Amino acid sequence: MPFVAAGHARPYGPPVKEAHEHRVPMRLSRYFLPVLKEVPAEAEIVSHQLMLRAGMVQQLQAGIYNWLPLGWNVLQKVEQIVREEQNRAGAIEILMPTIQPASLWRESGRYDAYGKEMLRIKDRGEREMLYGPTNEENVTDIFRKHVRSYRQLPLNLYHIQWKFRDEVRPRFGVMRGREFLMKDAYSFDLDVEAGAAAFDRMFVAYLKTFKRMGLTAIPMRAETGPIGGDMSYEFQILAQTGESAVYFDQAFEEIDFSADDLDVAQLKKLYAAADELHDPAACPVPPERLRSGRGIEVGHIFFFGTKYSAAMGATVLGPDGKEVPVEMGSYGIGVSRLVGALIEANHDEKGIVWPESVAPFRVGLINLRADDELCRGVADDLYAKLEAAKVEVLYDDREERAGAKFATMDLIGLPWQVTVGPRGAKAGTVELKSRRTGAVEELSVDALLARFAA
RNA sequence: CGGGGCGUAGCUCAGCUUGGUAGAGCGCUUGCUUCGGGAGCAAGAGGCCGGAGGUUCAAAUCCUCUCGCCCCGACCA
Repeated sequence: MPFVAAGHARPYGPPVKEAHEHRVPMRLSRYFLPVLKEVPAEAEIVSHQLMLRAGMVQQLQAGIYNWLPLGWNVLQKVEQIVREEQNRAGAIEILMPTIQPASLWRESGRYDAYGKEMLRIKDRGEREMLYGPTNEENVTDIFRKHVRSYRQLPLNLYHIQWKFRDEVRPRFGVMRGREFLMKDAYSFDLDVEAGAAAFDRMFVAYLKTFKRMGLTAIPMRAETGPIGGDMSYEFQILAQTGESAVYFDQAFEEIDFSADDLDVAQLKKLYAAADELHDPAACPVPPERLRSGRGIEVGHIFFFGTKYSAAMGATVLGPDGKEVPVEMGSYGIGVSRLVGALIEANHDEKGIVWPESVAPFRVGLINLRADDELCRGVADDLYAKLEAAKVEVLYDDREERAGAKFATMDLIGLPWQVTVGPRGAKAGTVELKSRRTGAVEELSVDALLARFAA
C-alpha cells in the first residue's frame, strides 16, 4: 500500500485478478457498518438517503464522498462488471492520472473552453495543472507518442479513474457528485467506417454491461456537449425517480440485451428520446407502442472523428503512405453514479434490494439469539460452511434483538437472508428469505448449502 | 450563476420572536429484566449552540461579516 499511496496512480481498488475472488466473509460484530435509523436531513432522493442510512457513503464536502466498506464493496462490483465487458469488447485497460498539465488542454483549445467546471490548480513551481474532468487530451497524447502506423489499429484504450467536475450544484448524493468514478474508453481508427464499427462495438458492450447489473438501459440520440463530435448516444436506465422524462418504443422492452447477436443498426432505428427532444406531434411511434418513464443517464458515447487528433497531431500512415489524423470516439460510464442509480431502480420501503450481480454480499446470515448456545452453534457452523463454499456472506452475530437484525438486513438489501432461530435450531432447519420477493422457505442446513454452493 | 432555506449532542430536531448558567427523542455506556420484526426500567457519558467581530451587566437568542450545507431554476457522466 505505501507504494500506491505515494503517487496518484491508483488510489483505489484491488488488482483485476483478486476482484474475481470471493470477498472475505464478515461477522457483523467485527465489520464497519454505521447504519442510521433516521434519515439525514441533507438527503433528498431515496438512493442518497439509503446510501447514508446503510452506511455505504459519508459526505465529506458538497458532492464529495467517503466510501465506507459496504459502499466500496458495491462500487467495486459495478466496476468489475464494467471492466469485464470492456475487455470482452476488445478495449484494453490503462490508467491515466487524475492530475493533468494545462499545456495538453491548451493544445486542444479546451483549457479556455471548458470553463469553471474544471478544477484548476498550480504546483509549487506555479505550473498550471488541472484535476481531470475527462481524458481525451491525455489519451491522445499517449497515442501520438507511440502509434505511427494504421497496422496498429484499431485500438481502444480505457481506464476507470476518479474525475472531478466542479458542478455549480452537486446533488442527489453520488448520482451527481463533483468527484466521481468513471470508466472512459477511447477508440482510434484509420477511417470513419472503422471508427463507426468501434462505436457500435461499444454500443453493444454498454447494453450488455447494464443488463448484467439487472438494469434496462435505453440508448437515445443525444447532444454532444463539450466533448464535441457529431454522433452521440446516451444510455438511460429506467427508474421511477429518474431525473428526466423519457419516451421510447415498446420494442426496447422486448429485446434481450444479453444476446450475442444484437443488431446495432436496428437498435439505432428505434425511437427513444428524452423529454426535451421529444415532440409528441412528430413522434414516429404510434401511441399504443410508445412507452414513457423516467431515466437516469448512466452512459454516454461519442464519435467525434479528428477533433482532437487533428489539433494534437495524432496521425498514422495509411496503406497508401499518406499521413492522416486518426478517427476517434470516447465512451463513458458513470461508475459511481451507477451505484446510486441501481438503488433508485432497486428499493422498497424497507431499504435497498440489490440485484445479485452487484450485491455487497450474497447472503445475510442472521442468528436471532446470540445468547442461545444451540442457535449460536448452528449459525457459527453454517457461517463456516458458507465461507468454505466461497459464498459471500455477512453474518449478523451481534447481541441485538431480532427486530433490529431484520431491519438492518432489509436496509442493506442483501439478496438472501438466512435466519437461524430457536425454533428451527431444535428441528435442524433454517429459514431462507428472498429480499426481493419476501418468499420464505424452511430447509435443512445441507439443503441450504446445496442451494448456494455452486 | 440567479432565487430561497438551514447550521444547537453521533442522528432527527425544539429553544431564538420577547437576551438571564443548554433541552427532547433516537443512538452510545453500565446494571437488571426481556428476547422471531428497530424492547422495558434505572443510572450515566456526551455540546466553545459553524466561525470572527460587535451591542449589552449578560448573547444559542440582537447586529455585521465570514465559512459550510441543502432546496428550486439554468447546466451536466
